[in-house]
Order: sequence, then structure tokens, then C-alpha cells
Amino acid sequence: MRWSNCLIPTLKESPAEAEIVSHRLLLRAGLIRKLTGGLYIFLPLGLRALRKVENIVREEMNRSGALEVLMPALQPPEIWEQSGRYATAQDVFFKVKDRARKEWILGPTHEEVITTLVAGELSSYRQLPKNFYQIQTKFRDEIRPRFGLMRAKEFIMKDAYSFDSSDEASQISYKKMYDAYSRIFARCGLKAFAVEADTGVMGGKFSHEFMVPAETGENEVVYCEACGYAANIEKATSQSALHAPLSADAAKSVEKFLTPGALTIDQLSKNHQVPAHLQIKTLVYVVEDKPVLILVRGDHQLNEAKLTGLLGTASFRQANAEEIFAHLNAHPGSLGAVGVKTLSVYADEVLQRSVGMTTGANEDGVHLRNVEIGRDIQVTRWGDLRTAQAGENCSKCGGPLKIQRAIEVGHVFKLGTKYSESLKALFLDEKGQQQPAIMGCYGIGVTRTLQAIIEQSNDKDGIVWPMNVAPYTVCLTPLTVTPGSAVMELAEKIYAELTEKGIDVIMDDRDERPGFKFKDSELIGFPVRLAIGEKSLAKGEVELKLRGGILTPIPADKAVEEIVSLIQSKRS
RNA sequence: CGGGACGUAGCGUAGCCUGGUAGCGCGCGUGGUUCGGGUCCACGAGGUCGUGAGUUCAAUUCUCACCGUCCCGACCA
Repeated sequence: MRWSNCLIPTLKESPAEAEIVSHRLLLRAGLIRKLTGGLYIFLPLGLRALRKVENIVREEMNRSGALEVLMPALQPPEIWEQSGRYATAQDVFFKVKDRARKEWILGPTHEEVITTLVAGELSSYRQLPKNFYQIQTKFRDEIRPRFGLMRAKEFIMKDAYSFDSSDEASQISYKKMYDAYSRIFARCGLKAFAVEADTGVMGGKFSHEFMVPAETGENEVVYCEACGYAANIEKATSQSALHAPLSADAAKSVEKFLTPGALTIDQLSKNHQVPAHLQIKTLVYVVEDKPVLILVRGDHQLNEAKLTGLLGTASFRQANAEEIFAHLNAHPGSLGAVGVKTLSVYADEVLQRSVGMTTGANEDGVHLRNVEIGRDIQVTRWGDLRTAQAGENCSKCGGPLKIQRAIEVGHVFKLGTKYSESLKALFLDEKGQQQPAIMGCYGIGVTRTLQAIIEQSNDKDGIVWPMNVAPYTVCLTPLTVTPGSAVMELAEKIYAELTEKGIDVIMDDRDERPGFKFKDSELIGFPVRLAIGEKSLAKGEVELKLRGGILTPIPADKAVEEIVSLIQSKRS
């Protein structure tokens, strides 16, 4: 490619809309442009990088034995009704109507479609295992699109679906995807790692997310350096908190005390000398229209993902002040579960056997001390409901837990038979018995991965592309572009030879000053730059510079050879 | 949807408080100059000041509504 023939609109200044570095660089390097919120146009360079990521994904999926298919983005609502997700996934749908006013769904994901296919085409255990994948555009009515390609209304995803005849076979399929994902992210030059994850609305059995560490990531990962445990904070467990807080005040009876103006855990501990870990935090939630109380220790946070698991439903919300007053006769700040008989009480397991605790009295400005769980509070159900915190102990090995923010680029799920049962993906086993296929599903956000690469690989001058995903591997930079000049003649020769050898090369043939061209090539981040100028060429040399490396003069007649071997040594 | 910030030329911005219809930098065009790290000079093109209504002799400026963008939360690849 000749630069002058391409469209590479680099920007000196960052558009005001871009907050995080990868979003700014995508715009500044001329890789994408925004059409409107959450919708982006890929420009020639951005598309090339995207295709390289896609090809790595494709190669590794094929290598793992998965079969590429392409499913329609437009889907009939009926199959969603059949899987039972029409109602639960309602909020993410973009819907369209045809001329007959019939409704269609722009696919946010494809479990329903692939399972329908398999229901019709596979009927024997002899045809299993099978794993189908596609690389395709997904549509999701995101609540808040943000950070450019990170969270968009429309994005490219690689989604794969495995079908197995037994649980053991399904584990093997899962492992194959897990391994393929590790290879994919490594080849993309990403430092990604797998963490245990919550299954959320997918309703699967268990899952792992692939995370790229980044301060701008939307997720938090809890990990233990000692044993390697790592989990999404929605799922992560911790151990230290399991020790019941002991108190010398055991067996004392409950007594009221006045706490005017103390509405928070913090105020109560400062003004009344009650440490947070000796307080019980009482939260009121409305679960499927019924109010319930949820108790966690004062120094802990409720984890709503875990609450979903304990309740078996995601249909809940925090109660508002009026609802709370209607049921407890008090306002937030003085709430408690002592003596509450009419509402279900869900409590975090840490509170088991707690004595000498302080909690609200359901009377504004009044709290209770010497509260003993079990004696004074009737708990309906116990469970792990708290969010793990940095510094607590690993529940596997006891080592100290740390927390790191990260970008989720992939997710692998063991689904079980949820979809194969509802959509009738059944097969006959060896004994002639009809069984639902055991499914797994596996996603990679391809466009998000592209941005994650940039988020992880950049410096003050711009992007630092890993070799495998750079839009062009080599930027050939003649410092004079006069046709017929020695410099340009050599540039043309090298350009032709590199192209001949299958190397992606762009020649900056613009009639610009050297500094201008260097800045642009560094902003875009081509891995290899070969500069050809009159001064060094007079000595028979050209200048090789790796992005972020140092400038090395090499003999002009060895340039092609040098670049080819350099690239081969870095390819994976 | 709740909370916050904002909307002036392709991009970055000033002016708005204290109404009198716009200025700068980048980019763009032309000419010259320069030529190994975003040259310099001159001239020039480009704006319904997000949209609509209200107040006023007069609104980019004040008021209201709507639309859109960005950030924080619930959702997720």
C-alpha cells in the first residue's frame, strides 16, 4: 500500500469524546471513526488490524476442531420464546418489523439458532462431539455504550457452541476451547489470564472469563499470588471473614441506645465507638415484589451476583425509602432484623454465631447492642453474600488476596442441557435412549480484543502494535519522494521485494518532512520502520527501527533480508 | 433509568457571568520558503453558535423544553 492512496486521517489532538488511551489512539491513529454513540466505522487501517485478529481466532478455532458456520443476524422471536429467554433477555434486544408488521430480533447471541440447527441435523451420539463457531456481528441495546469499541451497540464476536453426548466429553470440549483461547490471546500479543466467573443470565453450570489487566477495565478480578486462584469479584470467595467476630459481651441481653444522626456504618463507629465489624448492616430488597431483609457485616459489601445465586432469581432491586418505612417503620440508617417475623431474612454466612453485635432498632435514631444472631434474629437462609476484599485470605490456600481491574475479552461457559432441552437438540445414545446434548458456549469479543491490545500496548508516542496484529508490519519511509531519485528508486525496489515476499508493507510516499512522517508512523505504531534518506544512503546504509526500539543503520543491500528474518523470528 | 459534566468550522477551544449575531490553534486550498523528528511567511475557503420555543428593540450570551455527547452506577464479549 502507498500511503498517498490510502485514507489514514491521523489527528494531532485527541477528540474530546475519548477518555481512555486506547479509544483516543483508535481515533488519533485514524483506525476508526464514530458514526454515533456505540456505532463505529472501521477505516482501512483499523479494518486490517481487525482482520488479523479475526484470522488468528479462526486459525486457532479450526486447529481445535471447531467448524466455521455463518448464522443470520436477524432472528425469529419464536425460538427465543421456546428457550424461555424472550422475556429475560428483553432488555438487550434490538427489534425490527417487516412489512407485515411481524417482529424480528437482531441477534445479541446465537444459542437459540445453533441449537435449532443441531436439533434438526444431529440425532446420534455417533455424530458427536461437534463444535460450531462463527465470527459475526452482534447487536445489543447496551444500557450505556462506552469507551469506543469496548462496549458498543454493534460489535464483532466469535461465538462457538459445543455439543457432546456425555458430561466427560463436554469437559474435553470445554478444555479445548480454554486452551484455544489461551493461544489466541498469546498470539495477539495480549497478556490475558483466565478467572472463575459468574454464569449470569446464560444460566450455565460454570465458566471462566479471559481477562486483560488494565486500570480502565470494567471488571475487578480477585487473585491470589500464592496458589494462582483468580476469580471475577462477582464470584470470588474469601476466607478470613469466615471467623466469627468474638466479643466478651456474650450472653448480655439486647439493649437500646440513642444514636441520633448516625445514619451510616461509619458514623456509628466514629460517634458511638462501635467498630464496623461488630455491626450488622441491614438491607431491604424487593424480590419478585416481596420485601426481604439481607444482612451483611458492617465492614462488608453485599454482592448482588451472589444474591442472585442464593435467591435463584435476578429479579430483585433495592427497596426505596417509602417501601422500607411501610414495612419496618423506620428509615435507612436505623434498620435491623431483630424481632422481624414477617419478612424473610437472608444473611451472609460470616455472621453465623456472631454475638455482641450492634444493629438498627427499626426506630429512627435508635440502635440495639448485644445482639446475638440466632437468639435475637431468625435467619431464613444463610449464604456467601459478601464481596471479597483485598487483604482477606484466599479460600483455597489462605494467602493474601489482591484485586486488579481488567477487561473481559473472552468467556467460556459449560451450559449443560438448558438449551438442548428447551429447543429439542436430542440424540440417541448407545442404548437407543433419547438424551439432550450437553452444551458449552464460548465467546470472544473480537472488536473489544482489538481495543484491549491497544490499551495494553502503547507509549507516549502512540500505539505499539504486536507484530501479528499490526495493520502493516513494515512502514517504508523514503525521506525524499522525488521520482527517479536514488532514495525513491531504492524505496520502490525494497517495496516491491517485501511485497513479493508476502510482507505487509506500507510506503509513506507523501511529500512531507521527515519528522512529520516519523510522528505519524509512531502514532500508528507499525512494528518495523525502514527509513531511507540521502545522508545515510550516501554511506550505503538505510535505517531500521523497531517501534519503541533504537535506530540501527544497516547496509542498504541487506535491508530486505534483514527485515524478513526479523519478522520470521517474531512471528507466532 | 438515577447522579454529574458538556454541546461554538473536520478536530481542539475562547467568548456567555455583565445580551449589540463570533476569535484563536490544528487541519484544508493557493503562492513562496524550508527539507533527517509534527518548517516558516502571506493570502484564502469553511460557522443556521445542537434543535425548538420564550423574554427583549436586539439572544451564541438570559429562561424553558427537547435532542445529542461524555463520565459514575445496574448489564455484558
